[in-house]
Amino acid sequence: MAASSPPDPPRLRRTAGDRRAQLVRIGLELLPTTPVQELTIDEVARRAGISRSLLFHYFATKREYYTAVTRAAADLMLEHLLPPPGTSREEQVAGMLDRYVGWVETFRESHLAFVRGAGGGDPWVAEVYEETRERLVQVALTALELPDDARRRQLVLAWFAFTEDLVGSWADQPTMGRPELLALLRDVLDRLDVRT
Amino acid sequence: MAASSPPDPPRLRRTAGDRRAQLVRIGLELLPTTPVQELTIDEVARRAGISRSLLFHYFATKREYYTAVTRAAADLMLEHLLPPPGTSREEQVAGMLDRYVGWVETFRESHLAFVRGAGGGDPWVAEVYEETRERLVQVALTALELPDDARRRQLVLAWFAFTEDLVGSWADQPTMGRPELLALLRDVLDRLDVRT
DNA sequence: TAGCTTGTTGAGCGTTGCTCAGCAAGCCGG
DNA sequence: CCGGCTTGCTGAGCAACGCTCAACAAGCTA
Repeated sequence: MAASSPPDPPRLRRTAGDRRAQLVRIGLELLPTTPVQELTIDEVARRAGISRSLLFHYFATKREYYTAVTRAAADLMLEHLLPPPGTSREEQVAGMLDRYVGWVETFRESHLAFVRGAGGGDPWVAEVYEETRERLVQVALTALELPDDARRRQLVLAWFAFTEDLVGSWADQPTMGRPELLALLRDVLDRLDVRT
Repeated sequence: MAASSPPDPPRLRRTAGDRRAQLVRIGLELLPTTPVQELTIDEVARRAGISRSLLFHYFATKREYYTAVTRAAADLMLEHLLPPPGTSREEQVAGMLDRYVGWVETFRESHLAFVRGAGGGDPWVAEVYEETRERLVQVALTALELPDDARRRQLVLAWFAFTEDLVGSWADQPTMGRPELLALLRDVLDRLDVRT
């Protein structure tokens, strides 16, 4: 009796691009439940139905892998936040703020994972996070029609931290209405740039 | 010829308390250069001149160890920030703010490590961080003579995030004078609680 | 000195990041 | 149909690390 194991499905051979995309996608799916750096190669490979070795064919080190995942997450968020072309300058900031709150409300877990992973000590991940913030501050300063000097950058970045923290805890425990939250954030930002 | 290795110094036997303290101290020394969670048992044990096994005698798991280290770091900072008894309420906030900036200036690396480690995905470490923030917000609200409702807590916590971020980048690149920085931070805080 | 407590160790196991030699799927020219 | 080439892919295995366990030994007390 050839009571053999379930017939291994014929080995599937993908193009390099497909495989890479699949692996990054799996990483993104795992992000909400696992801090990026704690993704295990075993788990990812298992989900992809490939051997550990293959993952190292596409990403030389584990770090290179989860950096790619982080970058993908950042790109998703940026794509969602950036104002569509043709928006008036005034509406740009309001729109981004509104979409940001929406983003946090919708992808609470994933977003927390992204922000957390950012702080998580790994310089590579932190760099991706910084890049994202830099791109956002750039857009914000342009939309506000403010010159972009070091000082203003610092203030806007700190305001991002303020916003991130407040929106995060607000999503957990809504102590005010959504419009009020938006107005408050906007107001703090406006007051900040008034000073010199 | 007994060309033996250097005569092992007679084994030193410490009290449990001493050993624990030594291990935590070593962790604190390593903090500035290594994210807490990436401390390796090997390294710590080597520095302490003991075997890996002994560390597990005092801390059941690695996580328990680095949580203890994190808590020690938090306690050091709190001890430095909390206003000495006999300070007037008004001076308390100003004093804490001033000492916080000084703390960041002096222990830049360590403090960054603490803040980073906090975000780093590990729930236990995050909890220690949250506890610290909660204690600080408590002191702040009392000093400001403000009722401590959920909403105000959120706002003050978000202001902490603002402060942390701004002081951090300011220490890297001082775009204003120290007094101006302090005034700005204080001003933002004051304006926040005015609303409602 | 015997005996107890407890600080301490070494050997070893399972997991995980990573390497390397080589297999095999799919396409080509003949 | 065949040989050969490219390249996606695998399995065995190593080193590092977290963690366990049985046993040793330092120092106290009776």
